[in-house]
Amino acid sequence: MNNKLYADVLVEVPGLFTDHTYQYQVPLKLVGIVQFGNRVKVYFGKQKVTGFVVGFSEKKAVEEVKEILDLADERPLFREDQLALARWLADYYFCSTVKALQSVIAPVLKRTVSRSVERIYSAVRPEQLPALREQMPRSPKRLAVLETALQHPGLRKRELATATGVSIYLVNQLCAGGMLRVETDLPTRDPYSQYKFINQAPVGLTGEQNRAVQDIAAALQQGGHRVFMLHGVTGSGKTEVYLRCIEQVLHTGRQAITLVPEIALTPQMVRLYKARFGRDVAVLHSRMSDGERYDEWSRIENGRAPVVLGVRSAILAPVPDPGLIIIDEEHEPSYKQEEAPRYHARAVALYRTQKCRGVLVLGSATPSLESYCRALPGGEYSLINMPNRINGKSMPNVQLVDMRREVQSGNSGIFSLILLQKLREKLHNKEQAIIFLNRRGFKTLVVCRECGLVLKCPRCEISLTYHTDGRLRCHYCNYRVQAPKHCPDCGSSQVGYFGTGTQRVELELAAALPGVRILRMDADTTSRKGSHEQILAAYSNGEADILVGTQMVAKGLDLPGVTLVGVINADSTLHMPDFRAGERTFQLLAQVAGRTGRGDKTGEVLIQTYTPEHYAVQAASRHNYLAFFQQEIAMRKEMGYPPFAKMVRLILYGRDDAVVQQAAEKIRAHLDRFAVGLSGGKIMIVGPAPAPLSRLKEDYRWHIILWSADYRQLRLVMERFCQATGGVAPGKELKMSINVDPMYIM
DNA sequence: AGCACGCCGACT
DNA sequence: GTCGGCGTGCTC
Repeated sequence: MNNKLYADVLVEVPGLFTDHTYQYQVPLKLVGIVQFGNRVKVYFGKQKVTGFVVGFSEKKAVEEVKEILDLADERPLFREDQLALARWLADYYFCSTVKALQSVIAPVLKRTVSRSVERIYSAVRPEQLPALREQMPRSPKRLAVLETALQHPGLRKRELATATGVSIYLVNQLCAGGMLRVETDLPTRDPYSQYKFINQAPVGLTGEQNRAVQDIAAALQQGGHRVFMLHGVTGSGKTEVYLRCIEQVLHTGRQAITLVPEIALTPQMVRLYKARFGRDVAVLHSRMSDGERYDEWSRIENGRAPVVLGVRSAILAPVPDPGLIIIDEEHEPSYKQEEAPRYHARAVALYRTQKCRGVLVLGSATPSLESYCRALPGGEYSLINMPNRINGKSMPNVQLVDMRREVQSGNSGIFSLILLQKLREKLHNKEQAIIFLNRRGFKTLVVCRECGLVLKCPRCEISLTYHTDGRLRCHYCNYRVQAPKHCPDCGSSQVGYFGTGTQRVELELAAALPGVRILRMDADTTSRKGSHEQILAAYSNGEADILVGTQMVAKGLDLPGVTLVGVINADSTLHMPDFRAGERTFQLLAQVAGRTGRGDKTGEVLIQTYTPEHYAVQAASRHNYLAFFQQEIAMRKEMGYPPFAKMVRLILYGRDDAVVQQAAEKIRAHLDRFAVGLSGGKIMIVGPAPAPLSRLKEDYRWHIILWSADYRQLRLVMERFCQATGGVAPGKELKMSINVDPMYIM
């Protein structure tokens, strides 16, 4: 008998950029046992590695074939459709199929072998608390821990400690003293077991909500692929629309995935879904343990959890037949993964709903230009507008403060006179305020403080940045020019370099407003796990008057006590060296404005800027998305930027600046050669230029950007390039990353 | 990633 | 003559 069986195996070798499968003979003992999707142990050269079985054949394609040594896991780890998804990811985002597959089944690969989990319960009954309080009046922290344990039974030690705001040491002590009971949990973990399923009486829908639900439900009934752009202002009740649509899709026997940005996946959000769908909900977020994530993953896989609520990576979940995918806040850049495979959840959602004839709903108050463009009349998406807030509340009043006038009238500080005055007013009325600034801006931005002029590259329309050699540089095309001493427009010598930090704001605020209580929230103060929540809790308890923070204070917060939001400098995002700077500024300002006026009193917003006439700032101040969209889209069209083009960004990085630059120049030459002789749309290639973050950690970074209205041609260039280089940059000490549809050019 | 093969300089 | 430098190229 010569009918031997061979398996096609994708080997897991880091650094091996190949979609090639290797044939291994299936040993007799494994015939009928090894299946598609199994992970197996094999020799690859002299090293023992694992690989994924992705096919079988009865003929061998090469002379020398080794045997599979053994199974790595008993059961198959993925289905055909998951491999197809991985292949699509690898193909579209230029990464290896193995890498993509590893991402697609990450929770399975990181699964812990039924590791038992310790859960903490109070050994004290609630009615014993008052007596204890008298017994140990000097231990308020201990009592607080007990209270938390009573309110939230079954937390982990660490969770209990952070939820109470004490150290884990204290929790351990209480366990040792017998006040807390430790239970070793069974392998089935339900991180949200404390949430009860409340079959809520459905709330009434507004007319707008009703229409949205009906449109989407009709599409779900029809069962074809459709995409809806749900453009609804903050507070227009999009979530209720999502919930109703999910109910609809469940009736058709299919499943639903809801994606929310990391910051929006709060316990409240989970509670909302749990209340409606109970155990049918699987939650996936990044702070779960590997074991918890795996448990949810299995419930999705075997169909027990038809409703998935999660962050970006949940789009890869093994939902058998997603009839509905919802992406809330679809414009959020966090939907783009910044490590390989560098996928955008929206693009994956599009692929998945196309493939299984499902409905995709993109919700946002400030849609991305890419999506809104397609939702215009005649586009592939259907637009649903929800322009009104459900409670009839009006949008807050936004006032622009022209900082050029402040400079002219002799105030060269961070705060305008009006902002200080308003802050004093709020303090006097015992109301709260948020001061927002964007530190992600570059110190190196050059602005004329008299007329507000920001120097831009004549070729790319991108802000020039200041370098220590005294020159200004374009980080797209490497255009260079001597930094002017006087403003080329108005001749003023008041040319400034920007970069104000939260710390400085905090200090100056304390100096300007004696006695004020300030909380600061930025990357420095929230590095510890749970500190983010702690700061917010303290602030909403009224422990501070002013919250000073970066990006993170802008998104998703619901603080009814806040009646004033001050934006220190809108220009720091507006003039970032990135073609999406205007879009992000508009989104950010719109978000920030949505943070106020959530309580009974109407809120107000003060935006300080040197360029109040800029359309992004103007439109944001009037809550006018359409006005912004029209101006921005005109600029994109003129420059040939996305959404009128597809973009690919290559980053070359390594320890030696000169080596990296040289390699980048070579690659550019390669690309030029691959681009010539193509019939079809023009391909733009710029760079190499130092990446805006030109030195990240130890590495020097150079980048090359390619874009074209004709994506087929662009792909062709990239395919040739990857084929020639194997996707790996030539030479050692040099690394390269490929980013398709990059969100940032930084 | 590893590990071979391979083609040039300085050593017992 | 050989040891070993690390530049290309392959691994079923």
